[in-house]
Amino acid sequence: MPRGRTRDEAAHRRILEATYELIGSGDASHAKVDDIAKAAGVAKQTIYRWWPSRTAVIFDALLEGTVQATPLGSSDDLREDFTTHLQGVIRVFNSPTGQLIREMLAASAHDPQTAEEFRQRFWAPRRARSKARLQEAIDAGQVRDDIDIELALDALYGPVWLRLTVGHKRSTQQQAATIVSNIIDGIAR
Amino acid sequence: MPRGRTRDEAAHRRILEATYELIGSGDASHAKVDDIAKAAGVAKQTIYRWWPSRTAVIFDALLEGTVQATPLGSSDDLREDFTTHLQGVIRVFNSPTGQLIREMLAASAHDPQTAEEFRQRFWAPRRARSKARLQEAIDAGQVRDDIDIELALDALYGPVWLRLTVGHKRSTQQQAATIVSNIIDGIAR
Amino acid sequence: MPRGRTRDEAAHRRILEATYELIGSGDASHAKVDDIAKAAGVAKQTIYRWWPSRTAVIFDALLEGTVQATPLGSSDDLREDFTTHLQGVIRVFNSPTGQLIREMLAASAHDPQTAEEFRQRFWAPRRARSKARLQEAIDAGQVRDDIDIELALDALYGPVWLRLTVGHKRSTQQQAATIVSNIIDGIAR
Amino acid sequence: MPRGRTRDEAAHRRILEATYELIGSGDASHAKVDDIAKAAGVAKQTIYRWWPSRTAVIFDALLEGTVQATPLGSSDDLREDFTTHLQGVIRVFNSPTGQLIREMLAASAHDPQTAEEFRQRFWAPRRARSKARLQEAIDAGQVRDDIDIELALDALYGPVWLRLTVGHKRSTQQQAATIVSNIIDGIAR
DNA sequence: AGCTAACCGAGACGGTACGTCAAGTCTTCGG
DNA sequence: CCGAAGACTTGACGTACCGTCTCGGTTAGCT
Repeated sequence: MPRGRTRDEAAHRRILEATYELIGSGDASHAKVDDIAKAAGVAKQTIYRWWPSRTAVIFDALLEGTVQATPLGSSDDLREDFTTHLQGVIRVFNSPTGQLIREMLAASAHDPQTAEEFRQRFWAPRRARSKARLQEAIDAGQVRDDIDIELALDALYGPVWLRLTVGHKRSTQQQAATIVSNIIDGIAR
Repeated sequence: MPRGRTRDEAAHRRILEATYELIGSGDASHAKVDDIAKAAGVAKQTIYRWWPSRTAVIFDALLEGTVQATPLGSSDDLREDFTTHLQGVIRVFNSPTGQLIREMLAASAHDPQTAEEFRQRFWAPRRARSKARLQEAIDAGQVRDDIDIELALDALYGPVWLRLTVGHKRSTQQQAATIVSNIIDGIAR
Repeated sequence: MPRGRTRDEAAHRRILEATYELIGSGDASHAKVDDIAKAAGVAKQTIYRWWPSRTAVIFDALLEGTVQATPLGSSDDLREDFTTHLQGVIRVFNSPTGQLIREMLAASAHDPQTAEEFRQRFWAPRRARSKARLQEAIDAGQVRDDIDIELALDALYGPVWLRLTVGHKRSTQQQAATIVSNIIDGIAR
Repeated sequence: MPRGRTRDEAAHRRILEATYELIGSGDASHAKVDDIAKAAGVAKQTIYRWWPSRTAVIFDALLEGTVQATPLGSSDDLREDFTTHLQGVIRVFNSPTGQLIREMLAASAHDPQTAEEFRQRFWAPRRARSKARLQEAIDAGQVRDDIDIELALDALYGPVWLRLTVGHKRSTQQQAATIVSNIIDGIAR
């Protein structure tokens, strides 16, 4: 039985929310740990009691803030399933969550361990689901069975991730269908 | 006619080379300014005389180190042109340059101005060339004329950028053809 | 009631002591801030948290290191009081403190504000005491009442300050009595 | 016979004058070498061709600027001779030259060699003259022959040097006589 | 008259130290 | 024992100033 004061769940939540808010707003400054603590009305130590680093907090804020956002259905209609799914992804990438992801990618560039964790806890589950759905389509004979599944998925998700990281254009809902069509039907005449 | 001691081009070059080497090696904590100065046999002040910040040096090292690396031809064969081109891109991304680009993307995540400069000086020229080549293909009737060119290009480059930034898989030369095929022919049976 | 971690008085003291030691030793190039931090076993930031500049630290080291060193008594014997006092001053000037004072004077030459602070916090209190003692002697009829007190005091202290700053000769304990005698009795036959 | 372009005496002079002007004005900034070069309309290298260091320039500016300023006569009247002399010294100390001296003293605090040179080339000749004059007075029976000449001189000059270095009061012409009187007659009733 | 050495202004360069900033740790008080 | 406050260590950043070096160009004496 734990002694002493019990953990303050509210503080825990406020930290993640403040992180989501500050990092997500994406305004120049890049939200320092002190800023997050201040915004959450919390001491820095409280943050470091529950997370090992600034990056870890951001990661958790990302994981919590995006959980139920991009369902990928399994109907007969491959195009529809992926289009709807991509629309969800685009919505998420255009939300504060997008900034959090960029921040994680930035952190990954400096630290291989962070990169690995990001892939395992964020990337892998989502990729597994997409892969499974594409495999279903292959099994159903809707997609050629000689394709490189990973590459195909990268072509599907590539455009939105590219726009998120480079920022040369903004992804929109309407583009989801086009992206899906491009990769399924090709662009050749 | 410029007066006074002329700028030391050799030092200038040594700085960029040292930066390229150090950042490119990607070992743990990314090369500090003092490290670069030391490796280039140069005073820190000399670096700051020509570049406003550490990031700016890295950017220039990137621009210099990759200039003529990924030619995009204009033969009749669209597939061949883009495949060869993508092979170049993949080679570059797998070289130290890849790490420089990741670093710039990371810096862009923290600072909108850096992001803008990266897009204008690195991204835009390359994208313009790709766009022109794809437009040629459209004009030649090899590609449908109702496509969203930007999105198509994002689908083409997306996979390699995605693997560079997320690092879930490594891009290989062989994949170039597959990527091109995927986007041109589609993956549908 | 102050919240948070309390200021580390020990570190504070160690900084001043290290400064006193390093500057006082007077070896060649005067103790850099990093040296002081190192010697005090303290981070540079901690120094700059409590003092605005290197000079300010030295000044405080001076103020702490010399506080009760040169008592000026109020007996009947004017000569004895000032002689004893001057002996104290000479002892202090010949100790590391002397070097600190030279350093402060040097800093004052570059920055009027430092000069002003030196006068207000170091000079003024000591001068006030000396002035009071001399005034007592005047009131007691031991000293002429038409003298310029400030000038008389400057003649009293001048020799030791002069030797401290110019360094043409070293002040010794024995000289205290002579200096006092010179100014009280004059040198005329 | 020297070959090549002859030394530019005008530049030489302009450097010393600019130094005198800038250091002498005593405004906060402490005149950097670049400032002096700029003000003299000269390249920094030209300065370093003729002087080994910033301090050396200042020293020369001091030596040139004050040469014929403080004659010490040898009449029968000891008081008058020293009073007139002190008036000269005070005038000099209150002129830009005073600042130059402070600067040299500051430099001496950091570097023993500078200190030594200052004493040998500036201090010693002047002190020798004063000492000789005082010795004359002793020989003439106007001053006691058991005094410590050096200390007596230090008491004579101490007040003006003290005010120069500490700056607690400004020396005035009128004080010259008082200072002389203090040390010759004493202040005792 | 041309050659060459030493000068000149301009300003970039190596080096040393300064003072600042942000991440993550440690300590104290109060609940 | 938890949480707030905030002082602390660490380590990198960018700036300032000194004294050196190099450039294009000038001004002599010597051949």
